[in-house]
Amino acid sequence: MTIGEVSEKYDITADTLRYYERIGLIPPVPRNRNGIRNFDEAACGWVSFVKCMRSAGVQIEALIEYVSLMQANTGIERRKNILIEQRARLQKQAEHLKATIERLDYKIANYEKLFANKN
Amino acid sequence: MTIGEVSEKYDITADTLRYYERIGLIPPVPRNRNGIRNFDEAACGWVSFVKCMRSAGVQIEALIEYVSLMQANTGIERRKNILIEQRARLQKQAEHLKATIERLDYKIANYEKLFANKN
DNA sequence: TATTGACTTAAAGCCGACTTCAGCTGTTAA
DNA sequence: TTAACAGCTGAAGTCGGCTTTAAGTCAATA
Repeated sequence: MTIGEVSEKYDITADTLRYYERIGLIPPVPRNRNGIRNFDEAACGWVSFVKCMRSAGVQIEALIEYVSLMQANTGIERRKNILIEQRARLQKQAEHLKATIERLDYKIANYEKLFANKN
Repeated sequence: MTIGEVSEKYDITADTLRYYERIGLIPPVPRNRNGIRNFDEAACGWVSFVKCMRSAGVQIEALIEYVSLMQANTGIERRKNILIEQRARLQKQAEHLKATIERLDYKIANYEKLFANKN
């Protein structure tokens, strides 16, 4: 797939995809003889993975380290630990989100009571 | 309370608190005759609210609008709607977080299998 | 009384994460 | 066979959200 197709498929601009490759957030994408990127299944998989992780708030640094270990085919334990660390961060964030939603619910309920009393 | 005490209590720098007041993320804080901020209970409540909302990812813009309506003591329906909108955004984010955590769990489980096979 | 330290403002500066730009190459189709 | 188009690179620009700085005020010690 060309960068344009991948951009469309995952709703990430071509510029951002190139940027991700440049900083090592995804591994180098295979090229044709003219230097044009040809995203294969693996490359697309990385794009999908990174998009999912980034939008959930996983740190860029952690992803870069993970990707570089994958490319070097090394640091299996470290890789697992990166995933575990980030999982813990997301878990914490999920709990905070839940608490905040409840706080909003409480405030919203107060507005509803207010309206109920008015009529 | 002085800005220093509030800063310590909520773990937000004094600079950030002044910044929040300046952009209207919290209402104007009462001052003494020398112009020094004296955070009363209401002001502290706002700090706590905004800290909670911001760290959960509620948009600054939405909070600014909410605060300004509160100060003007108007737009009750709009206020409620802002809360409902932001609640929906957080809910969506919470679901995405959950899915991402599951994706991480799957990957982590694969590493565990890998280790199990090695021994 | 002078210096310390917490506070004030307005404005400039910084950083992460893209985003845009300038100037280029290669492919396709009228 | 040239125009349109998609892609390339490296570097500069942008933007949100703070953060720091400069220049000052005030209250309380030493």
